[in-house]
Amino acid sequence: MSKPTPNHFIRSIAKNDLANGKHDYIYTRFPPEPNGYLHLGHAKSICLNFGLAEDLGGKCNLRFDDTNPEKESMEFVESIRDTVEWLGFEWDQLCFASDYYERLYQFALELIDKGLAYVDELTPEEMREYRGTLTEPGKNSPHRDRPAAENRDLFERMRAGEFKEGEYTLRAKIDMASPNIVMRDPILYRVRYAHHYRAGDAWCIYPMYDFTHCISDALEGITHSLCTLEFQDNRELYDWILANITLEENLVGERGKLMPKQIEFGRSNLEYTLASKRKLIQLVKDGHVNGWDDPRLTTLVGLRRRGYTPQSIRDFCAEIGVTKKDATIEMTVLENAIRHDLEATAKRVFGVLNPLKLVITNYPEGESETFTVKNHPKDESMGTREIPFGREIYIDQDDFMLDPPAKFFRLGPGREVRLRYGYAVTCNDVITDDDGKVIELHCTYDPLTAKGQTPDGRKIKGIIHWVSAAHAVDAEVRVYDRLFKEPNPGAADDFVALINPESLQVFPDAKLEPSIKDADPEARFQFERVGYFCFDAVDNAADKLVMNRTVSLRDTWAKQSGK
RNA sequence: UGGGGUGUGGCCAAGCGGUUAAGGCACCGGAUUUUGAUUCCGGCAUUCGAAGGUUCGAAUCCUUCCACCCCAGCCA
Repeated sequence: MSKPTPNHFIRSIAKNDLANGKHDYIYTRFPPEPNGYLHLGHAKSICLNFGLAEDLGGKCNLRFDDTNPEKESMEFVESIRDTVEWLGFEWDQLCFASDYYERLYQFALELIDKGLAYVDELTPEEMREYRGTLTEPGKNSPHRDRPAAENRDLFERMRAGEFKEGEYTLRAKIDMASPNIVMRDPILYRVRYAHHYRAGDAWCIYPMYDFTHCISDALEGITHSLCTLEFQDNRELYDWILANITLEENLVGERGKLMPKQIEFGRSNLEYTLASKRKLIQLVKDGHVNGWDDPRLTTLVGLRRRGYTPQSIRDFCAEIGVTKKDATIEMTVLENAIRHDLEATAKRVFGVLNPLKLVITNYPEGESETFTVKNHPKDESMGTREIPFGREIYIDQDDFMLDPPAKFFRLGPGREVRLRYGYAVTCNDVITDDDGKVIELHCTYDPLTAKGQTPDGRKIKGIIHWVSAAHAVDAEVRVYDRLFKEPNPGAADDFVALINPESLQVFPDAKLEPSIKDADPEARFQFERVGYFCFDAVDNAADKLVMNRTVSLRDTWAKQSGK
């Protein structure tokens, strides 16, 4: 099922580092901030980091980059851990940047003592003015040349809680005229009187990302620190910090004094979806979707609930590749990945979403029979099952047309179709209600056509699925479509206006074959001729089945008929 | 207009001076089929952002130009 490991530029770099002896093994890390749920974009990073370690014989840590107490929580940590495990990856160590707070603090002191960091008291507004612009250099803060001893004293007092939020910051002393704005004396620490979900109230100063990340990598002995393109400018600072602190050999692991190397890759965006955390929050908060795990969302919890398998997501990530440019991926690539997996693994079953009763008038009343059918058309190992058949059955309304076009192979007045695995039936009467809506079909069956036979050799092109009315199991089936009408909703001013009003379609009266009742709640199915389905992990119950359509089958008829 | 990046078919993406420019998705044929599914076979870039140049030979090297993305949070 899984494809051969595709090569990409980061894999080449890592392999080369191994080949020339720079590293004995590679060590990566997946470093999310626990401030939200993971989405498909994270899956790319997870597959890259964990996959590279798996592939080249190395290790990968799961590290929570939790340096901003205001946004983070244990709920997110747990969800992220759970999702990484669900995808099938194992981390070497489970790490938290917050576990490094004390060491980080000591490194900050070292920079201060070396005259490479200073405490500043510029207000945020002043800070912005002093920073300069993209084309103009910044200027030095009046506090930049404070003596080291005074900086140390001030920084210790910052930690001790003597100052208000925003009053003081610790900044690296680099170059206010650097063409790279990241290097214009970046802030290393800020004062924040916020409760940290892990560190509690032990700290009132918190290290910034740029200071924390590189040191965390070094402490863990990471060899290749992979991140997205927008951090390219930050790499210079990453290297500067590591070059200016004293890392004892034992802290950088078995690779001696080699520093971790940051390598950036491009993000992948899926068409018709949103990845922006802010916008996702709005969708959830305003009730446009039903929670973070809404099956229309490309959060990993959403995809999971929708029925996507870990394998399909890993295959998808392998398929889109890893390059240095941001990519826009068509939805069909994701759909192909899940269809490919489920085609091979999903048990076949009959399900009618939109039932239309069909009465076989020449079939004896009160009688029934069962057909033994294959659970998979090609995989014999998946076995067989029994499906009951009787005088009254349900077929899908889509499989009948009052006035069908010539190429429509299904049922219509006077037409004959085969009931899959059963008999051929011919439609003689169409019963309509007062509004002219078709509510029932009267047909006759040909007893000689059992089991796919046609003794007279006539060709029956149309084959439809069905469920015995007397044995049918009721279910609610939810069918999903793209959440947005436009390929790039994130680019619009008002993305909410672009929501597809038909993104969720509920079939409250679906009729399923009885074997579904005994199925594993985790199982995935193909409703023959319709699509792939799974039980809804939240709303499904023994007394009320609720199923989700993961993805439809390819439908060349729908394409032809221009639906 | 400062700095950092990227440009290969509709969407991804291999390619690293000599290949008929991989592969996947999509699309278009056609075969098989008790799922209009699957599978199978065939088609789909004389051309690699553009223009020059180097070379026997360039998507790959050089020059210039063009387009797009990122950076001025006490977010990550």
